[in-house]
Amino acid sequence: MTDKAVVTPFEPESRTLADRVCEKIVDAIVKGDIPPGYKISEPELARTYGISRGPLREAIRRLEGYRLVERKPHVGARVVNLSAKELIEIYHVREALEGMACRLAAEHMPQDEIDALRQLLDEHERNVAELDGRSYFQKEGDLDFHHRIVKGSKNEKLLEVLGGELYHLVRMYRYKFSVSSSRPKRALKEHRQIVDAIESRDPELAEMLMRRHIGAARKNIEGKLNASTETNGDNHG
Amino acid sequence: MTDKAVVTPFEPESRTLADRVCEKIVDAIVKGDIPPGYKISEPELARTYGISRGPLREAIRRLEGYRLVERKPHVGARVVNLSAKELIEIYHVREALEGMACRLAAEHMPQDEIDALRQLLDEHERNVAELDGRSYFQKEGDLDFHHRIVKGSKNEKLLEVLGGELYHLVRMYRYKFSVSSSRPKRALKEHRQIVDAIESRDPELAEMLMRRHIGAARKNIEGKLNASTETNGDNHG
DNA sequence: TACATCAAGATTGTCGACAATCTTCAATCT
DNA sequence: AGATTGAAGATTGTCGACAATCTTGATGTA
Repeated sequence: MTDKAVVTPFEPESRTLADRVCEKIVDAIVKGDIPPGYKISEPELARTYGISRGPLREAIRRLEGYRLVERKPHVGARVVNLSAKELIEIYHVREALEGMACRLAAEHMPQDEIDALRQLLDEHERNVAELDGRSYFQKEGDLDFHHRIVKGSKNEKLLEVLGGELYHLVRMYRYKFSVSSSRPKRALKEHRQIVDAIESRDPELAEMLMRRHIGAARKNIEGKLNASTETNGDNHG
Repeated sequence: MTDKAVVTPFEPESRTLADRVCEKIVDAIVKGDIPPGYKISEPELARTYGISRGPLREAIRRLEGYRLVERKPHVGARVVNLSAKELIEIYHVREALEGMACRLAAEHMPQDEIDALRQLLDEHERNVAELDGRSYFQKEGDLDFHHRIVKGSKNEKLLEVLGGELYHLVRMYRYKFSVSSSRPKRALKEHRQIVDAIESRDPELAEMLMRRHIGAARKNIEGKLNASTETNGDNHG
């Protein structure tokens, strides 16, 4: 080994231009910086990020794969409009997929990963106690918990589908509707039950608990949506 | 309405170049015309299909979204290698997703679609009786049956995930391993039970039957794979 | 006044060329 | 002889320009 690795510690241009710009645009869309329904203009974005239209089109193509934009031939791409109906649909998909992930995790998740998962939940408990509910950190922590279980299933396809096509949409909805689990103590208890089932190597119980957990979150959202008038989400810039 | 629609009945260039070429390449990969592990050369394919590298790169990007090729920066794209492990993983994903689709279909599928589904099964029964098992038509018919149930769930996200990311891979495996359901009579009976559950508006039974159906297919494949030596699928051009 | 037609402008689709990177193979050194 | 370094070739990444299509606004007519 030469000292070449020391020369470039920050790897400033390791990935391709399209990769980095795509990541930036994903963040901009997820955080609402580029509002839903916004017409993506290729020359405009190219100027904004200081690149040519070639890599930009590559990035936009990837955004379409993430379902963050919809493209029509000869017309262009628009940022997706988040509807309540679609949010419910995503929760149904998550219930099915993460339920299966939890079943497989009960069969294949290594013990050390289970231990790490318990540590994560201890951390969450401290955050819940300190911030008494409306913690911002809890949101990312919740995604982390679910993500670790999917990884623990040792099923690459499951990870691809949940991580590639649904992950960014879920994040986008969280920023948009500010759905911060709304019942952190209850959620934390359910998380502990799930880990218990996984450690007991009880696949059926593990799947059932995860499906109940996500199903309860869905019903909670459905209730909120029915309570408020219509909350379609068209009120944007 | 003018007679413009009559002038272009075949819509020869309605879609973009990248769209049509992408479809051709998908077919070539799925049917094994471009073998697994093959290095995708952009200039070569551009010459083959008589287009420039621009639209071709767009098409390749879409192939990556379908998980039919894997790309590395500055190296290029290769057609995916189908492994037995990945096939089992896909069946787990299908069990979860199509199980949920079947549950939702029992809740939302219109009666006329259920009737059409029964007609499809009648057609399958005639084919099974005539060809006594190894029918080529049965393969496409099976996919059609599953596809209709997913559509009947009235869940767009479910349709996107199953249709976009998994559909082509499933087709590719069918061509590769020639897995023609291997027990058509048994499968047909299970299909009828599933439709019965949907028409009875029994979501839990419908989901359970679909999961058993796909799970049985998976176990059948696992058995075959264990029986044969290793069948990894690296023996290609 | 309302609708259809048409032209101007802008945007996307496509193309060819140049630059950066990776791979391969041969020559040299230990 | 084996391993390492270097250069040549090819391939991918990036860019700017041209052509086809869509959108928008003005104009003319019923």
